[in-house]
Amino acid sequence: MNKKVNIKQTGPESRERIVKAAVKLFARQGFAGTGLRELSADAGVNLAMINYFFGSKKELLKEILDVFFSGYMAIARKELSGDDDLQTKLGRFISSAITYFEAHRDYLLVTITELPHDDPDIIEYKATWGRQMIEIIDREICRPLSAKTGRRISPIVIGPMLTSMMASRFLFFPVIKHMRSDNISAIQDEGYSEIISRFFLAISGYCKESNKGGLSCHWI
Amino acid sequence: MNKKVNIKQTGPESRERIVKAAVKLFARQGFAGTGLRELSADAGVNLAMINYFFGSKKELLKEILDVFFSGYMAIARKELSGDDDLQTKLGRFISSAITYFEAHRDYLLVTITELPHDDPDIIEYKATWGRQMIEIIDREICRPLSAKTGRRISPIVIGPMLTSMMASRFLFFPVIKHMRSDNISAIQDEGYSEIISRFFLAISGYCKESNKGGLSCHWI
DNA sequence: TATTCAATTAAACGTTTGTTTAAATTATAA
DNA sequence: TTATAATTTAAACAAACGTTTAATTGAATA
Repeated sequence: MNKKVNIKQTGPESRERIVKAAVKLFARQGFAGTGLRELSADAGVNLAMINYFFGSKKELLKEILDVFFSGYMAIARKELSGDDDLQTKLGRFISSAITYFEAHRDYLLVTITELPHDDPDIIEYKATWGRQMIEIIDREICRPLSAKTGRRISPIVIGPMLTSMMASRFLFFPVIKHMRSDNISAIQDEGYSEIISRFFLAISGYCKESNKGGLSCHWI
Repeated sequence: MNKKVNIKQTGPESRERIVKAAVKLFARQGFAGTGLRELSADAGVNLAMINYFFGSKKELLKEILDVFFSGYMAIARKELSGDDDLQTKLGRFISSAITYFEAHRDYLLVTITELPHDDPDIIEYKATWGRQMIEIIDREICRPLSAKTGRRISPIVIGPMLTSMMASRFLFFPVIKHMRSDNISAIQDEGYSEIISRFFLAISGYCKESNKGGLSCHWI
């Protein structure tokens, strides 16, 4: 019979459907705000399958964080390494990262908004990824910058700030969407990367003029 | 007897203790992740007092959002209005806002991290505040900038970005704290405001040099 | 002293929570 | 076909959830 062939559309797909539904629901309702019954129903899967595949709800969250972080890190490594000048590499990284954020909006929201939760397990997990990102930003951005301009800039300040900037439009989108201002369509435009790139050029010493007018920057 | 006088130390204080405990716990565990029994125990108050004072858990959250937003808006109005030049006003606003964020870390975390939650009631509530902030940023920053430089910059892009930048160090702090890198103490330093101020000078046209080197900004 | 009202309490309401169990089903391999 | 392993299922578990109720306490007013 042909039953054996067609029925296999369930099976290994169940695991993926769970992850897909989890990302969607966690982004909208939060991790703690999403029940496993609602999740399993959305994924079209039996309740027990979640603990069967992932062991616990928390491990499911870890897998989501893992997918997003590893993708983000891969972009950082690819775009920030190499022999091009810093300006070019930064522009490439920011552009690629924002494209990646756009394509993984829900992953981004889960990763960002579940940040300060108090679970030591999750926090340590994120800290591990954070250390890697800080390391590459320090090596590829801060140190070359310091060698060039003589100014020391901390990756611990600049790393979170850069990520926050790039994520801001997606982080606030659920609220912005409901504001119904006149120029909503402006969100779709190009140049979002460039405004962020320009920021880093400004603080990196490429822009001297911003130093005038009462804002001294002796601290960097 | 003297019982009447001393016992009144409970009473109107209970309401404040509930808010205080709620801000602390919501910031660490999220809104959905914090139970009312844990909350009432932390506030040193009977469980039923929360619904007695606030009606529901959601109304308690609204009050927290209200406190933070109104304070943030007050700073925006105070520092961005007036006859000083844009550069001065922006520097003042960023400096005051970051001081305010620092003093209300937990309020900030609750307001930011509970952003995309799907409750229409909460979303509309935040949108109301967001509209006011976008309006003042448009009037006091974007339009004067447009008149001066000829470039149109959208408050819907710049507003969330500015808030995200200023909040980044506090948003990521729970993870950064656990990373134990060498220069943790650098987080305490001054100049955090200035690096953000510089960004806005850069994108506002004060900095011409950042326009060189492959990053055109015709879109603003 | 009697009355009034806000504050506080313990207890219970019915749901929903994450997780586990044991049986049934399906697919793979011998 | 038989044996073996991987999925899927329905049912149940204790615990925690937000909320409500009715009774009690305390202080202020009359």
